[in-house]
Amino acid sequence: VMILRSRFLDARRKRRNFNKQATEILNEYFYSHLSNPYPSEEAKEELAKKCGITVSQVSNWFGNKRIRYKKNISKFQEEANMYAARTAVNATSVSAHGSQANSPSTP
Amino acid sequence: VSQDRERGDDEVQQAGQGQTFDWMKVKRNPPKTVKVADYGLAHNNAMRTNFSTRQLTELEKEFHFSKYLTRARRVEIAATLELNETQVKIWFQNRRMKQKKREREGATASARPFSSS
DNA sequence: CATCTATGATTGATCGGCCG
DNA sequence: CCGGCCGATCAATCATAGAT
Repeated sequence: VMILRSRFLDARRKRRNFNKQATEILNEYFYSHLSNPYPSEEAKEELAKKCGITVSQVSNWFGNKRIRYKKNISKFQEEANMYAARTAVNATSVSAHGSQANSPSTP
Repeated sequence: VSQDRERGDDEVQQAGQGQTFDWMKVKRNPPKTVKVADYGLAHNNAMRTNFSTRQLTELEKEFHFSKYLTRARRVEIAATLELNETQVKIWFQNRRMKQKKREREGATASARPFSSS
C-alpha cells in the first residue's frame, strides 16, 4: 500500500463505452459462436471494421466477455437467450479436426 | 491456434440452458513465481507479482537499451531488481508484444472519428 | 451527490507451437 | 531434449462511465 500508488495512470482513464450497435454486433458474434467464441484474426478485423473500433479492442472485448461470461454464466443467460434467438446461425461444429475457414473473406 | 484444454476436472453448474463448452472450463495453473521474500508482495506461488515503480522504470530503461536479453544481462537485471530471471524474461517478452501492438495501431492511422452513439 | 455495478484497458503470467 | 520467443489468452485489477 506504499505510497507511489499513482500507476502512471494509463490511457485507461478516459474510457469510452462502445456504441450500442457495436456492442450489438459483438454480442451477436459471441453468442452465435458460444461453442467457441474465439474469432480468427480475419474475423476480428471484420468485426473491428463493422464496429468502428480497433482489432485490439475487439480482442479485449472478447477476452473480457469470455472471462466474465464463464465467471457467472447465469448472469448472462438472459442475454444469451436473446441473441441466440436473434441469430439462428448456430454452429455446433466443435467436433473433430481443426480445419479453420472462418468468416467470409475480403468484401 | 487451438486453446488450452481443460486442466483438472470440475463441473460448471449452469441454469440448465446453454450448454457448458470446453472454453468455459479452462483453468490456468497458478504462477510458480517462486521465492522473493519481499514485503507484502507476491510470495512463493499463486500470485501476480506487482512490480514496483523502480523495477518498472529500470526495466523500461533496459528495454530501451536493448529489446532482447542476453543470458548475462538477464541475470544482472534480475539480481539488481530482486526478481526472478523468469520474471525478467517474461517482462521483456510482454514488453516486445506491447511494442509491436503499439506500432500496429500507430501504422493503422486511418481516420477513426470515434464511434458515435 | 454518494454508491454500486458494468465495462474497456492493462499486464504478469500460462499455454501450445515453432525454432535453433 | 531444452530453453527462448511468438501469438493468443487468461485472470486479476484499475479507473471510469453508467445506473440506482
